[in-house]
Amino acid sequence: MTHRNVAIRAAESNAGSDVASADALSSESRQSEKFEVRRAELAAAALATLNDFGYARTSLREIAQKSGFSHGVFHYYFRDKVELITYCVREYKLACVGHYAEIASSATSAEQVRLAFAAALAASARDDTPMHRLWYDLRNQSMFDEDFHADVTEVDSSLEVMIWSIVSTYAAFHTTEIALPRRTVYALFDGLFQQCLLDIHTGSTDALATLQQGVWQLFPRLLVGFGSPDMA
Amino acid sequence: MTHRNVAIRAAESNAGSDVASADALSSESRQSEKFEVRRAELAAAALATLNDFGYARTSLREIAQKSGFSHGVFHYYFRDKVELITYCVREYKLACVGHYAEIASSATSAEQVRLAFAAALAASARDDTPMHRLWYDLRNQSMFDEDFHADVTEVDSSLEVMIWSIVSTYAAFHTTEIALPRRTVYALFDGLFQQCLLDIHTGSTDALATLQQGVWQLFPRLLVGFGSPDMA
DNA sequence: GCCTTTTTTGGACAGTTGTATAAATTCTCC
DNA sequence: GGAGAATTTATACAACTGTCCAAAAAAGGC
Repeated sequence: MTHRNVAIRAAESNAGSDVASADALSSESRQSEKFEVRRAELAAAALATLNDFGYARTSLREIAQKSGFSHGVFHYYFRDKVELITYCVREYKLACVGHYAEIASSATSAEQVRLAFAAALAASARDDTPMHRLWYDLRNQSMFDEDFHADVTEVDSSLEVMIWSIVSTYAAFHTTEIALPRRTVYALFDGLFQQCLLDIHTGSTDALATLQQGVWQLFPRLLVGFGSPDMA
Repeated sequence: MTHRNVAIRAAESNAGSDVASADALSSESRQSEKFEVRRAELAAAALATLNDFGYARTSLREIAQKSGFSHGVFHYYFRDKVELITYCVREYKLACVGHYAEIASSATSAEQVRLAFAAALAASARDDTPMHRLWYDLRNQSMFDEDFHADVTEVDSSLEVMIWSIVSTYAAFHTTEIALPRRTVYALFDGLFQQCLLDIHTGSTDALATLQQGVWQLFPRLLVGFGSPDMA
């Protein structure tokens, strides 16, 4: 199998993975499943190095050295560096969105939603600091590098939808509606979260508490029905 | 003059620039003033390339080639790449903070403050898109690279103070107070602004309008006295 | 067991990076 | 205008980059 075929195969294994699990495993599908597993392993290794060094300072050789693989194997499973990093971005999405999905579904009151979400954001900022830092790095990179743009935008949209779902749940318990556009709501929470990350890296001791309180305070201000003289 | 002296001289000319302008120009101060002017020229050239390519893809040679200087001259005026980029970050601050300072001072009503600021932010996002993009790039880089941290934090604080000043003016016209911490208020505006930049780069046609409206809607929600059942 | 295919390896390549430095140029001041 | 200092240039260097590729190794099927 030549190098040209690798990229094709990668595309196939993406599209055919559902079929493979539903069917009695044919030789081909088992093969491509194994291929996909290996891809995920390599991507996880890459993610570890990206977490440490960020996009600008991460090279394939560094990834390889840190993970124990040879640097050549990455070009067998990924067409180039861009495809590898793109794959990592998608991993981020799955890890992140799935993490918050349950909050909206298991809520019993407005107060519980905003408390739980504020706590969850703070916990994630604390536990997954390097991953989130990398996300903002790659998202920014997408403004300079057209190659990342599509995937970054897709992940960003997922996060936007996730946040909107949570705030919607909160608004429903108050039997009112959200006063701001979906994208704006996301921008506000994202601003709070990103600043928390920055503060963590400056050594601030109350960065998490500030995030948690900020999120908590933000919730009611997103709803309609809190009349101010100059609100439109 | 050897290389070792360059860094020392650069430090001197920073500290001594005030003295130079106040005094009858001595030979030394005029010399260092000229030195400082050249530094600024080179930094401006570097900024132009950074604007285009971002931190990860900008090399000294590229800067040199684009600006017509030889790449060696940058090491005569700057100790290394870090010092050059750090200098550029400071330039950003001066350009940015000075741009919004007048809004707070020339305001005559609450409504005018928030209208003017919303318009000013949108205008800046439109006119200085590459510069702001670079700012977020470098700010993120500071989470990976300790070298940038101090300068980035300083600029970030200036922006925070600037925003607080404007919102304070708005609150004063309403004879009330701001309900959120200073850093949180900054985070919210920053989130709106950064997302506008992202949307501009995805080709969104209403990114500026969304920013302007978002900022406009945010203002009243930052104040106390808009009673909601679960506001603390 | 052996033959084919898949997978992995590590070296080679051309290009780029930041930095150092010596030579050449320009400027300054007497 | 010429001695000395300041500035600029171009080259050199070692390290690193992404990519390619031929050969070695491992796995799979019969």
